[in-house]
Parts: sequence; structure tokens; C-alpha cells
Amino acid sequence: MLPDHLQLLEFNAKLKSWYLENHRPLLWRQTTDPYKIWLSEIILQQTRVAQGTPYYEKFLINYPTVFDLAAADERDVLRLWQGLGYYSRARNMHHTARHIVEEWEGKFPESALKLAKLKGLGAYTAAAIASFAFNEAVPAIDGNVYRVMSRLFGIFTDILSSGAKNEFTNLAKEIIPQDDPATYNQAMIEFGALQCVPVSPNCSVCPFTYMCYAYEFGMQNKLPVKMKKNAVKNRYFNYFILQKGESLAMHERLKKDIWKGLYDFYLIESLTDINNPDDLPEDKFLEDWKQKGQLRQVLKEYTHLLTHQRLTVRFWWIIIPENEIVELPEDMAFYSTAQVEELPKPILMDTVLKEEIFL
DNA sequence: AAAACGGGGGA
DNA sequence: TCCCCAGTTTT
Repeated sequence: MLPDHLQLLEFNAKLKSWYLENHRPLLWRQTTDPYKIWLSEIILQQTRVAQGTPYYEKFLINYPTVFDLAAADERDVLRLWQGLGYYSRARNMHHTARHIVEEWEGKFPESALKLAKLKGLGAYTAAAIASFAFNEAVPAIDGNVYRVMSRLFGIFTDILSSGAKNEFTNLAKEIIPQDDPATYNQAMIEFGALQCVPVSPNCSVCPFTYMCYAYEFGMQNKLPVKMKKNAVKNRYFNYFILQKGESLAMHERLKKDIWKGLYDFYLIESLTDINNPDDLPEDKFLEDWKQKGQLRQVLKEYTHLLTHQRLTVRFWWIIIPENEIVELPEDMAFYSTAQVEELPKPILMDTVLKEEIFL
């Protein structure tokens, strides 16, 4: 959906006039001093403008130049940063200030490529400084720009995927004008921040609806695509360790679930944490075993963390007299302790056996 | 490739 | 209360 050359010229012209009319007069936009731009970009990396602005002013009063920052004690820098979070940003800035003073006589490298080698500067920040301070024609792509581009051009690449950065950067290189790239970058970011906002953008006042993929297909709230982080699901496992003589009843997990192919005990999964087996849903095997044997709880409650599951696991132990015949589910059988040792088991089963049964 | 970083703000 | 935010470094 990349526009052709003429559309591109028109897009850039409209974007620029949108910016000139609508942008916020933020302090760090009144300068081309790379030090001040650097400071603002680091602060704004994961901080809202309203929260970051007082820090920006505080920092410039305390450390007006890169030399002042380089001369400061790290603890003073961190103290000034206090409340902004992500303190490695402050430590990296301090480190890089010293590097720039010692290696570059206080002068910032003037290309994004060189800037990106400095600690604390990644692709985005390096491009931002290179374009804002030195007018280099490199696209600065932050979350705002991902959003604008994915909607305009209908890009469904997951912006958190490893390839997204390259794809968006390559496309942006086609779009960024050689003439005044700084304003282009500022404008894309500001457009995303003010107009093409994450939720329910007001497209009725957008100058680009006529060429916007998301607008045409009503996909504003579907773009950009961000892979949902696997929600961590809570599950509650209630295990019953059935022991008869020296044998334990075990079960091979065959269903499409965690621990497939491993052996565990008789399991009743519940929707909540249940500490009294009488509260479990009725179970004919359990009824039989409780009648014929003796139930006791293994006291510990285990929390087992998997990539996207959090298991709360309780164990109960039922001892059946040797002479009793008990019913077992089809997929269960008694195994001697020696056999149990040999069976592949979830580490949690192993732990419990070692801690509670064979001690 | 994935986790860690750390607060604030919004659902 | 939980979830998300955005970029970089570290593992």
C-alpha cells in the first residue's frame, strides 16, 4: 500500500502542515543542542510528557551541558532521576556523558550509526538525535510511528516481532524526505501522539483518511498488531497419591496439555483453590478410595510456574490396606516404588515424592 | 529470543 | 486491582 511518488510528496506536504498547525511547543523542540535532545529522548523513552517535563528542567538547571553531567557524581544523578524509574537510563546517560567528554571532547557524534554505539542509545534514540540535531535523513521509529504506519499502509506485522523493526525502517526510508527530515520525524511522532491515538482515533479530522488503509476498512482498533502476551492462567490441581503397600497408582498424561507423556497421580482440577477434598466435585473413584483407605493431606501447597500457567497444587495421600481391592481409572495402574522412580514425571511429582513419601 | 527494568495511569 | 506502557540492555 506504499503510495507512489506523487502521493508521497503530497503526504509529506500534508504531514508537515499538520505538524506546523498542531504540534505542542515542547521545550526540547526549541533547540538543536544534541545534549538537550538526548536528555529529552532518554527521559521520554518510557515517561509521559507531563511527568517528564519537570525532570528535564531540573536536569538542565543542575547539568546545563554534557561536561557538567560528566563531572557529576553518579549518586547525585540518580537522586535527580528519583521517581522516574528505569534507573539504568540515568546510569547509562552518566556513563555516556563521560565517554563523550573523554573520547570526543564533549562533541556528540553526528550520525545515527555512531550515536547508536553509545550506551543507552538504541536505534530510535540515535535516529531521533541525528535527525533533530543534525538533520540526518534517518527515520526515528517509536511506538507512535509504528501505529501511524501500520494503519496508513495496512501492515499487519506484529510490531513486537523480531523482523518488525527492519520492515518498518525500510519502508520509512522510502518515505522520509531528504529535505527537512527532522520535521518529518517530529511530525510522525506527534501525529501518532495527538491524532492517530491508540484507542478510538477521531478520524473525522484526519487529513489522511483518503489514503488510510485502516480508515478504509475500519481497522483502526486492529492496528498495529501486537502479539498478545500469553495471559498467565491460574489453574488449581488437586492430586491424590494412592498408595497400596509399596505401590503407588500413577497415570500417564496423554491429553493435549502440559506434561504430556509424563506420569502423575490421580488429578482433580478445580476452578479455585480447594483445601478440603469434600468441597471437590463428586468423584466415584475418590469416594471408593476414601471409604476403603485413610486420607491425609500432604501439608504443603505448591506454586508451580510455567510460561503461561500458574499452578496451585495440593497433594492428598490415601493409604489403602493391602487386602483391599480398589477401582482404578483405565489409564491408571499401580507401580512399585522402584518402577515409580523410573517413570518420567513432572519435576513437581518428583519433588513431592522425595519430600513427602520416601524421606 | 526473552527477560529485566520501575514507576504512573487507565480499565 | 491488574494491565499496559516503550525502548534498551542483559541473559
